[in-house]
Amino acid sequence: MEDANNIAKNYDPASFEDKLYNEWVEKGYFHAEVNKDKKPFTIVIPPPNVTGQLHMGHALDQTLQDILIRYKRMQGYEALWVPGTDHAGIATQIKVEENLRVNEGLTRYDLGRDEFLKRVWDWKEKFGNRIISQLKKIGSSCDWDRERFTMDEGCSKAVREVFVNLYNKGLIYQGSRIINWCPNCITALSDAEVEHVEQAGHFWYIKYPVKGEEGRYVTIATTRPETLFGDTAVAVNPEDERYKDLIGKTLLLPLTDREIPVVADEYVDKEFGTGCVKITPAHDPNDFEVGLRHNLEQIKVLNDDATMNKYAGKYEGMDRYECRKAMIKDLDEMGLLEKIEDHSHNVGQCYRCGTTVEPIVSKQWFVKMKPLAEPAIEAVKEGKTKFVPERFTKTYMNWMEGVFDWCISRQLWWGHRIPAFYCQECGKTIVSKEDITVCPHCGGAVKQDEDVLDTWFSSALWPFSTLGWPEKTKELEYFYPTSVLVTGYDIIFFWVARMIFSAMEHTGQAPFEHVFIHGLVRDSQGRKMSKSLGNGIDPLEIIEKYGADALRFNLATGNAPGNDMRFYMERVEAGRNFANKIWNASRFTMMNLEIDENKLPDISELQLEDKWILSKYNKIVKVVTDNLDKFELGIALSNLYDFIWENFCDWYIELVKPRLFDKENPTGKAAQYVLTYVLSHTMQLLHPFMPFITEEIWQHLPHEGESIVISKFPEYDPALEFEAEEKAMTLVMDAISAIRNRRAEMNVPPSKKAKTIIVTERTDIFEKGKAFFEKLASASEVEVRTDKAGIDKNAVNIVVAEAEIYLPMSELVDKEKELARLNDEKKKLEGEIKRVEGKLSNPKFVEKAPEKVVNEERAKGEKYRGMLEKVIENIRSMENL
RNA sequence: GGGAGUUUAGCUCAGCUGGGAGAGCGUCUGCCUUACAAGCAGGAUGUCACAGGUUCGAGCCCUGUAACUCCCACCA
Repeated sequence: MEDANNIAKNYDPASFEDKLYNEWVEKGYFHAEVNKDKKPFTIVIPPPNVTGQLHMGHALDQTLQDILIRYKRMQGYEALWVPGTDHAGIATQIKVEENLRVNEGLTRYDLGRDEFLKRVWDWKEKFGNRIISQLKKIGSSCDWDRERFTMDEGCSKAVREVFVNLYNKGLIYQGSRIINWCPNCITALSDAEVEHVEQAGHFWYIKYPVKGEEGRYVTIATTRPETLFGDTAVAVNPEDERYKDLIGKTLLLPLTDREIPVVADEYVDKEFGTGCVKITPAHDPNDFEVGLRHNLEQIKVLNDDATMNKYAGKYEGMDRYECRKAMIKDLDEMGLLEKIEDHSHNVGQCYRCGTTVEPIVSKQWFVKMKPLAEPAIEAVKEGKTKFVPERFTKTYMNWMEGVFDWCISRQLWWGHRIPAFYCQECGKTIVSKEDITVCPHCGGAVKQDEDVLDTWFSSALWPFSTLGWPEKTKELEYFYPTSVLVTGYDIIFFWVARMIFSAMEHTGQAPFEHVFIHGLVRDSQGRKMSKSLGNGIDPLEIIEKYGADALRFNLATGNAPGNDMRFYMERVEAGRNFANKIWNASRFTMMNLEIDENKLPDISELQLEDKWILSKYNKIVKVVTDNLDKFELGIALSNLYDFIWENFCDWYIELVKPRLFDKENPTGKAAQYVLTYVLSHTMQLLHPFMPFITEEIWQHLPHEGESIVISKFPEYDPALEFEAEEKAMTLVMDAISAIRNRRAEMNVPPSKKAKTIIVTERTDIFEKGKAFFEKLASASEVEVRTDKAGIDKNAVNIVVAEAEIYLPMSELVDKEKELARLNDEKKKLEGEIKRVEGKLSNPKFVEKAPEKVVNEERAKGEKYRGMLEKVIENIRSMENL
């Protein structure tokens, strides 16, 4: 190559990564469209969070999906990348709200709906675009179509279609229920959005006086005393002898002038607490049920921001915790506080902001889950959608089978507004696909519901709404159902499960064939990377320092699907070093190239080592392909790594050097061809994992085609099987290793060359390997023969399979040490032989073990017996000296 | 209270359907050998958590135990 000598000595990703990416985009390699000549491969992945910076979790998502998609594209599929929704995430709104509050001292209500939404849009645009440019840095082959993949138009239409359909089927209903309320985000949350955290708290034992019985009290234990103002009863177990006579009596609710009854309900556990439970139907899901059974009033005592309302009397306006403190003090002074106990319990927290959520009774929209879950369970049971790794099927099933109705309304402004209209005149509710202004029943004015839908409601439609559903578009027909969803296990409930049941309901098909689950990226101490801990590592910084390929290598290797991984800088360095290794192997290749086409020479021109590397390469093609097909990306990559570093670089390049350097050598050209062939094809195998460096190298090698991105993925080729040569070469390599080993043991520097005599029956093989011993085993000259007549008895002796090697360096041999070593080796071989013979003499082993295994054992036995014979011989002659 | 996962070299982890224990990093020894010191060659280090069982054969399958982790769950 003309510019081989100008290539940088070290791998420098900055010099080509951006350039290549732009070229790929410009040439349209990432674009996918309906193409009947090809099979579609569609991949769905979750969104990068538009409120911030690309983080390591996104980098992992992107890397894995990109590996799959590049691989499939090279195999001739029309590969489409469908990024998950980036649109309705309420995180965006919350960010903007925070911003408003902190910087301008305003709330969304001060701004009004239109102005507020405009701000959210601006924010989203700004960060959305930033994220897209960041994705490019890691080589993501996304063809992010902003027009097609945004919330407006198409998606809104799909959302409305779905909402109305479900409503008409009675699967969406509005009702008063206990929901989780986040007083910071000021919205309802679904069950999945609440995280339960173990917290140290207290049990407050409060005495409720019994009406008309001076001095008699009922003691209840509570963890949330401030809800007392919403109590409408106290319940006891009907079987509880202690309280039987209380049932039906009336209690005086402390701090208020209200009177509440004592009711009997099975729900109460006699063993727990005092056996008496205060019932607050408006603020506890269990109490809510009890309340329904006993027809109790629901009294809400909290405002939306978790301050107390008028029912709290003099505590009105106080924050819930302030109120708690004040009322406890008052109760104590009144002698109504019996005791306080420490108690740790699970407290629900908002998963976005961490605020303790309040269960509050509220009128919300719900999706009836049971009828939707059933087909979704079936779909997975029947294998229409398969989880990888399989164990996540169980996680999914457990959730699906025990799922409660889904609260879908959110008291936010950013998102898809609920398409329900309330008539101001007749009070009817109208759910409509189109906006309406007048009531179809009475003609009165209507008002649309203020709330928006849970972000996952629209996200659940992603696999088909992005393809044009509900229209029967050609994209939908061609790309749907999709092939793979790549995501972390933390999102199975939020998103995966909901996509599956939504797809089953609305399209009648499972949305994807495979769900490829990965683990979380943790820091080097195993902690979750998070902003608050400040232990997040910015992928962009890593890329800048080590290159995107090194980062991708790190993310793809050394961890099994579904398992968490720790992020180590040292591992990124290992990836960078690997890239550098490839870089230099390529540089070496190019420096020694006189050819300008990429093909294999005629088989008759191939030398032993050529056939060996081709055979090894061929096997790697199979290993990589098989493992990629099984989603075992890590195994595929680590095998490639070993092949490139050990077989190609450490052995093949070294073996072939003499032929390359000697311009007279008639086999030199063949070496160049093989070198080029194996290297460029290996780059293709590696391309899905490390797209940049492979393209850069591939372009510099003789090649056909425009880009490695659109080149054809290598296939296993039976013509490249050279079993015999592989075995022969292995004998030579083992012999070389044995010599190196002995020399190192004796501290002989490589510069000290020695004559090497190889005594073997297989002269055919070792004759061919002569040159290798000179180059790789510090041989000054090599002699291959069948007898050992006339060899110095003092020579350094090495016994290997099929050969005995002598190095006439008698001055280095210490007779005592040598004898000890030989006896050691004898012992080892005897041990091996004993083990093998033990196996073979066991008739059950011979009878039951597969033939292949038995034969292997026999071959080993023979090999060791041959070696042992020689070692014993050597011991004798050494002793006779 | 349910469910899942983990336990393998000093550290972090691979080890696919059972057939002689692996990688990266670290460590030790020797090498600037004309692609690469981000490198080369050679070493050392393991009762594969524990106890049973199945099998000709178990890191892998079965049973039990222990420790740790995660998810789910409306016990005040």
